[in-house]
Amino acid sequence: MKTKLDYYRIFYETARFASFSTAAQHLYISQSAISQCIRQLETDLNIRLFTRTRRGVALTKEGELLFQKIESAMQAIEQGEHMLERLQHLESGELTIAAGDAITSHYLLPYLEKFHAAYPQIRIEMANSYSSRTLQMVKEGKADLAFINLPVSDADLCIEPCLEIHDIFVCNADCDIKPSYTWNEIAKQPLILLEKKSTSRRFLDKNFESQGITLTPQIEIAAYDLLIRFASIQLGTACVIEEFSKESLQSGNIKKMNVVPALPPRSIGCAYAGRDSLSVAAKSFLKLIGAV
Amino acid sequence: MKTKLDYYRIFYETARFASFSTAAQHLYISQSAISQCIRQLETDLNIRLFTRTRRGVALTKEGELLFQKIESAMQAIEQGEHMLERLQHLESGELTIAAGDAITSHYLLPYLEKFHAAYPQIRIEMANSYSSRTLQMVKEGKADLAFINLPVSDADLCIEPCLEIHDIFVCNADCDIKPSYTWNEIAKQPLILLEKKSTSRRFLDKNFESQGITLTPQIEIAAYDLLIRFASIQLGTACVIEEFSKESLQSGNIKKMNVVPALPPRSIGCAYAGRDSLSVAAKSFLKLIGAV
DNA sequence: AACAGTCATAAGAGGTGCTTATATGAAAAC
DNA sequence: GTTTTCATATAAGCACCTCTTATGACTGTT
Repeated sequence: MKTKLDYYRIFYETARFASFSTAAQHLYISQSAISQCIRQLETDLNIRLFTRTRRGVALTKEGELLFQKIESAMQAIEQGEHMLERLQHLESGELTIAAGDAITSHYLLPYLEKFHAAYPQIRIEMANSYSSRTLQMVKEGKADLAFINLPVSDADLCIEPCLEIHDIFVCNADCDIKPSYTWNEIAKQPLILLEKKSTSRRFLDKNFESQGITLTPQIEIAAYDLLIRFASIQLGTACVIEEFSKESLQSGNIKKMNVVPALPPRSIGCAYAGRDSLSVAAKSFLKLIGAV
Repeated sequence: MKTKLDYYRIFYETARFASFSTAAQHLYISQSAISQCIRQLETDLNIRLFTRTRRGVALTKEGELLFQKIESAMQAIEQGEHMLERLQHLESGELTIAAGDAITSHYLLPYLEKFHAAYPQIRIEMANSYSSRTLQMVKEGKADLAFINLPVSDADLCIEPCLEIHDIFVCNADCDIKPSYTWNEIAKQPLILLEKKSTSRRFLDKNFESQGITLTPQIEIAAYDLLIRFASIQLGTACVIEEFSKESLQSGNIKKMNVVPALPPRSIGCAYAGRDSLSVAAKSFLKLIGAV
């Protein structure tokens, strides 16, 4: 750049009004300032931009050509500023959330609905994947937020718990159940569990291992939603998340088995690259779900 | 604009280098300046643009979006400045010249050739028209320069003579001619003259009228070049411009008749909207023809 | 542990881009 | 022909703002 960019703004307005004094009024500066600015600009660019006429000024041929360029530059800047404003007011933008099926459908869904209702202009993109992949997406900037089962730790990410969840065992509503079960008794049930690689399963295994108990499920499945379905058709005892199963528990399809001691609670958490790098939309979504 | 435009330039470079300190080096300012600038920019726009990381900075989502706009703005400005430079060095641009046939072919042609040889990148556009129209074109900015027969006066235009010309009478080389002719004798010749509306004809008529002589040509034509052609095939005596007829006079097709007193000399002139509004190319052309 | 990077912050100086005031010039009004 | 009015140009000075320098805080590296 050969000159101060602000000069171009003045040049732009002056050219549009074809008058130093009129431009001065619109820019809320003195006519003298314009005169000095244009002179400086002409000196810097080493070319005459305006011809001073009796009734104002007019662009020279070269000024005209420059104006075209400056005009598009100014318009681009104005577009940019305008866009920022819309982003700020959540009148535009997009939000990419990465999460697994279970969390999406049982936890996020109502929030997504609410968020979309509040800010319909924000395009929401859901990336369905397993937790390590969702975290990866956040790191790579491919997702704004990832919701995962805790505990997870990653030095590069901010991770905050946002919902405490409880793992419980359930079986078909018609099953005879004892008033309470020890962990050993549970282990002997025909278990329906998630795959070993899932965070929930690892959490479960770890707890039982700590008591010297190895879980050998009868059925292993990948999709969380199938746990309850399987349990409800009497295929066995499923380990599910209480908070995600309220409907089925209430409707009487399945019932909770009282395990003593209960498994320790864990949490669902939200991961993001850093408080500062959160987009306005993402921040706003976090606020909605109460994770600050 | 919500902020100083110069901030955007710094923002632009900083974003490109993804580092305050690196950008500082390239901009030849201190790292501190960048830091302050970006802070101010973020304050002005009320949005976080960079996330500060361990090894430099990275654009936020919003920053990224803004960057796209700013980038095109900066590129537009750079294009503009670059274009001006090319215009200045006559490496681009265009030059529109308005003039009549005769002046174009007998006077301008060699200059056009020279100019084009010197600045081949300049697109030359010739607008062929009668003098009042050429002047109009200059006033409307449709032409940079107009070349016309003087005298012409126009308050809105700068008009400078650039070549003195002499009206002479010629006839076929085989004609018997007297050593000299009075104006009355000339008037009795079978004259071949331009149309009445032409400047040259008006000049001629006015001179003869001042002596009480009315010219009644045998042949009236619109195209200057035909004057000599007609005279050379013995159709009569033509009034031509000596400077434009050198070839034919030398080649012996026609010969000059000695008129006493000779018609007063007049000039070809160049008209333009104003010294200050001349494009670089136009200025340069004027310099070439020696009209300064 | 010391170092070599990063960005942030504080304080101060210098420059520059305003302001006001005045000059200049040309067209319009009288 | 004056005078008025409306343009831009110029001069001088001041206030602010944007740099610089210096330092701090923090991280990852050697």
